[in-house]
Amino acid sequence: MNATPRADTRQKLLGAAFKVIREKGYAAMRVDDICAETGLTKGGFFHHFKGKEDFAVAAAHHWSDVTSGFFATAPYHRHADPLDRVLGYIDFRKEILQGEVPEFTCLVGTMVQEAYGTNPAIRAACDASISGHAAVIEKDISEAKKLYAADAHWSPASLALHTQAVIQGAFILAKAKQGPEIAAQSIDHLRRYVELLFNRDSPGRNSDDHRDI
Amino acid sequence: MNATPRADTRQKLLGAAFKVIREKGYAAMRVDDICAETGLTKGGFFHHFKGKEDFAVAAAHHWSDVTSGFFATAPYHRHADPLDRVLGYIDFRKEILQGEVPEFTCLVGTMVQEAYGTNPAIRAACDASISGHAAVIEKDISEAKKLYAADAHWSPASLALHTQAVIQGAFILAKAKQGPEIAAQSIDHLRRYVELLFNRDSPGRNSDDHRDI
DNA sequence: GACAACATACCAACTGGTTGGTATGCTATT
DNA sequence: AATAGCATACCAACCAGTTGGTATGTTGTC
Repeated sequence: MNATPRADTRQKLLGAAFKVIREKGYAAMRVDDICAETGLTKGGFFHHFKGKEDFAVAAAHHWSDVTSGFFATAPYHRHADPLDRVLGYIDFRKEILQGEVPEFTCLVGTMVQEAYGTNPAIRAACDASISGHAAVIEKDISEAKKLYAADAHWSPASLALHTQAVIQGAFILAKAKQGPEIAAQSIDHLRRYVELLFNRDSPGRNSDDHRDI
Repeated sequence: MNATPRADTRQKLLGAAFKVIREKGYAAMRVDDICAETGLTKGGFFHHFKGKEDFAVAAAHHWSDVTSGFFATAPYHRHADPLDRVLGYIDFRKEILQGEVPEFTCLVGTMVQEAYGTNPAIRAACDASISGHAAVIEKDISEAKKLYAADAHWSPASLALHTQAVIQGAFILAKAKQGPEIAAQSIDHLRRYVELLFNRDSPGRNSDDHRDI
């Protein structure tokens, strides 16, 4: 057949990990599931990865790469004001709650729930993914705080992680209730919290984008 | 041995489910794990439950029973003011973040992440547990809103579920970071949000209980 | 530019430990 | 003696990982 067809086979495998793990979780994922998704065989899978755990760690790293690229090019970065970027990020997180539950939920948030006590390497990779993303948000929060709430008694780091907690928790509710609506409402509450923290007036009930919840 | 020693064997089995599933998740839980925890054998386990999935559903129901009893007797109910009860609930959720991660995290929040797409009965039981608990909180929120924020553009139901989203998300962060500290910070943000929603002054930086985060 | 030497990518078939579940028997209580 | 509450022994399916092999590149050498 083809040798070195570009090594995008590895990407295909990791893409299958995104799908299967977001649907079923790490423990319920079977290597055969990944093979079936990609059209490979077991031999091919184990040529690319040492084992299931190694595969999951690679998937978490790939998730970090893909998501950081995705958010880096998101439109909310165009705002000159850092608070507008923070609120734009939150709005963006709400906008991308589209499609079926496995399509918008978080790979590493799902995995770390199962693996934190049994697979240290997976836990570390998931932590790095979540914390790395939070660190990016933290920059805008930090700038906004200097401008608008310099004396407030909360740290940009803790607020950045709090945004991730709300989003991860919203995903759990979405899974329990089988749809994104409840998650969107929680993100609305998160937005209102940030508005209140910075004394920014909310769009109010007559705005296009913000219905009562 | 002993026949009909009280049928508390069933309780012991469900207690073992709490421990094992909070440590490893539902899919990674083995029936043998439950047997080892309880000192029973497979025969004993399958005498009480039809199968692993039936067991998990029973565990979710038992979780609802145990936690609703636990929160029903919590001290924050003594407050006459409903907003004090809401804030007392949040403080209580923070106080019980003690010990190792599997000791304070949520059984049904963990399970629903894995089972929502593959085990409808488990998902429904987890949803019932989360939503049932939120409904209890919602009562105090609703009373507080009538008193202090009758015209505000958010519903008690959505705020009650939001509190659960924050708590569930805080658990994910706690798992990723291997300790309750980060979860406590997120609950602090939740408290500050509720204070801001109701225009209640926060205790501020000189209070005993609330450090900067 | 031809060719040996080697590496990469993958497949088909197999293995052995694991795991949910069952069939059956024993024992104490009612 | 009937039944609840277990234990013992066992099975069939499952599943991560292995083995041996083939086809296709790549690289260095003359």
